[in-house]
Amino acid sequence: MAGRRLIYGGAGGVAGGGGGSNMSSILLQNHSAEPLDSLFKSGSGPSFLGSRSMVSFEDVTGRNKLERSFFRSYDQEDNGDDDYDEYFHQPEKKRRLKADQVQFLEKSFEEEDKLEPERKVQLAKDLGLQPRQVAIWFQNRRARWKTKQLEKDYDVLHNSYKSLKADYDNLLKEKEKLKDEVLHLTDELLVKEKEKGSWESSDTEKLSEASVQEHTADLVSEGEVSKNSTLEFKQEDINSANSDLIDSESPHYDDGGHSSLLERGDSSYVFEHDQSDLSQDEEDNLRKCLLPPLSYVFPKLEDADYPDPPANSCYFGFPDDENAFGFWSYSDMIATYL
DNA sequence: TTGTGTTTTATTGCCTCC
DNA sequence: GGAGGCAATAAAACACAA
Repeated sequence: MAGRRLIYGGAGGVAGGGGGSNMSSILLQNHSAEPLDSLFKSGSGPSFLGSRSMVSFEDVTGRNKLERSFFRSYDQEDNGDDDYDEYFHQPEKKRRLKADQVQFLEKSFEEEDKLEPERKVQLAKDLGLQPRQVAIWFQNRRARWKTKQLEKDYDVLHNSYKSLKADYDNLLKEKEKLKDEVLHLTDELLVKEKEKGSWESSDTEKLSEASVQEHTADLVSEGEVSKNSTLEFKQEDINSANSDLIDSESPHYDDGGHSSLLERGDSSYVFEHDQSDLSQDEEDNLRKCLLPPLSYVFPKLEDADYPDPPANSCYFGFPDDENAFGFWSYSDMIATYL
């Protein structure tokens, strides 16, 4: 145990905790019978707040001159002589510093949170406190500052955590959304593959060359190739066969339906996806699936001396609210040809 | 008034530095 | 080894609701 503790503890009387039971007994042995009144009254008085907060005195043995820390809120001017006497005849108690003392210490702390010995003594003089009290106050003040700083750091970290967590949750949601989209598109691809089988088997048999020719001839004989009537049966068939291609979430073309979805691939969400995700083989298969062979739709055109239809005129499968399908392009072609 | 929670003052024990 | 800092802690002082 350092000597300073004993000396200062001796001044403390009954005050103090921190497992200081042994200390208390020592202190009482040294000082409990000290005639304090005369000692305090004889003080010359620190400059700050009166003379009684601490004085120097010798212990009962007269060997050591001790700085007496006195719990100091009982100022004579505040309480009068009666209270003063009463105060010194009652067990000593821990006293809080005055507000102005604390204010002074706070200012000093703001300037520098560490205490040089000279500064400590000077502050003690100015405040009418014992240097040790000033040291303790600074020590406790540093502890409080540290605690507050930890709280601030915690808040900063906590806010940062919350922000990151929110970002993370959003990313998770987005991930799930994209995942669903991938599943949806995968399903679509599977359906398309199924439809490919349909085209090559039963569906193709439904429409004979004769029926196509007959229907076409009828249309021509009527002198009108109506976009709304031509090959209506075929549209229905194809629509039913490719209904799954019509994705309500996919943007529709607005170019009159004369563009091939497959050939364009520039504005369709679905096909942007397909183009980036599909291999060339897969894309070829998809073309086969979606595009009915020309010989099937218009068998006579296949070998005709008619310029190849523009690529964007052959698609039938993608809906357009205004103008329907690429088939109408064929109708126009037929009309021209005939 | 009293019980309870918080703040402040002070002590103790350990550690580092010189 | 003494001085001083710090963490942990005690206990008084204080605030406040019931």
